[in-house]
Amino acid sequence: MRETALRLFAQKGYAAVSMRAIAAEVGVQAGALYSYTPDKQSLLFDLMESHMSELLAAGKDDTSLPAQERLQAFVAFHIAFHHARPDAVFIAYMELRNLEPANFARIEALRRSYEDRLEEILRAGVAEGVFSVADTKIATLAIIAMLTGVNTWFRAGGRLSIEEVTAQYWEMVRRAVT
Amino acid sequence: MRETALRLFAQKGYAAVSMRAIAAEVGVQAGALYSYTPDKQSLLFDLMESHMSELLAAGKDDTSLPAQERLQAFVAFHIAFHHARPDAVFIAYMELRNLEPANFARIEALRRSYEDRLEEILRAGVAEGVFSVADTKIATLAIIAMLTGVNTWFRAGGRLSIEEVTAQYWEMVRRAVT
DNA sequence: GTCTATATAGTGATAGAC
DNA sequence: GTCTATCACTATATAGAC
Repeated sequence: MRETALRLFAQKGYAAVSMRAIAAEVGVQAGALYSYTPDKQSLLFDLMESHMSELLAAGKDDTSLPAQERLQAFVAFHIAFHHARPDAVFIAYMELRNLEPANFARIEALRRSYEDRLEEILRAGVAEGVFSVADTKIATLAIIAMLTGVNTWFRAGGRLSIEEVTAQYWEMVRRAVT
Repeated sequence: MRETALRLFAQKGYAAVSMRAIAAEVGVQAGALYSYTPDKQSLLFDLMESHMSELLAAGKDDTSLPAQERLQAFVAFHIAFHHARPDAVFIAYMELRNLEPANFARIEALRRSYEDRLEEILRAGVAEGVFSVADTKIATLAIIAMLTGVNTWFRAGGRLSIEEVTAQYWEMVRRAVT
């Protein structure tokens, strides 16, 4: 049910997908879904919360390394992680407005926590004297927007491999903060 | 009706906004809206098409200037134009999947046309020898994603003015392609 | 654990009165 | 040009049979 809901929400949007549509894809009647989720809103929240928790759990940062290496690792991780779960990424960005206020606040807190990791790397680089960044918060948001944007156009089997794309984004990020 | 629909679609999403809800905000009954739009889908498409056409009409590019000046003008224009119409920008990016295939193709063509303008500037800069870009298409998409991202967090009256933000984004873009 | 059936409410769109 | 009334459908969620 969660896999199907993830796919359908990403394709058509939360509001445009009925519980009946999810049930039909799963191969059960709509009523059966309510044995696995109390309601549709909880289903959306669980999908988003799982995604953000995985993101925070998977992104490891070795603070003993030089900031430039930490930043390179962040860029590679961000692109790879998001590339592997396009549907979850799409939902996490597009369906925020369909969360009830309390659920929205929890997802936002997780997202801010992820942003803080990148900002900490940038601050470390500025302290080391290797990065030159006027405002680390702005640079953080700019870099994340740029990297997440890969998901909107990259398709496997195209002109470039994900590794080549990652190398080019890293080069742009490196220059932008150096 | 168009102003109200734009605001409500941006706030709640196309699928979550009923014609009755739009009518109530306008101050008429739902049936009256159908004197101004044949259906809800056309209303969405018209809003998106108007936005993209305005974007293409407003963004002027003086090809006689050096590429770096053209790029700086593009960055400033993109941020200013998008900053002035957050709802239309949001809809243009988020509601693409709610367009019927024929309408989707028309909006996509307009968007590609806008991207081509930036790529042309980057190619000119590479030809001049002032830009160093491994792949102009990737750099185009990366820059646009970064710039459009300003709309997701910038709020007037915050720590920084839109001019300061523009200056910092221009510095990051300039470094990334130089 | 899944089914059918249903309560209750809302949907886009149209017809025809005024 | 806007109204009321309505059609035909769909929505979420629940109750109770099996």
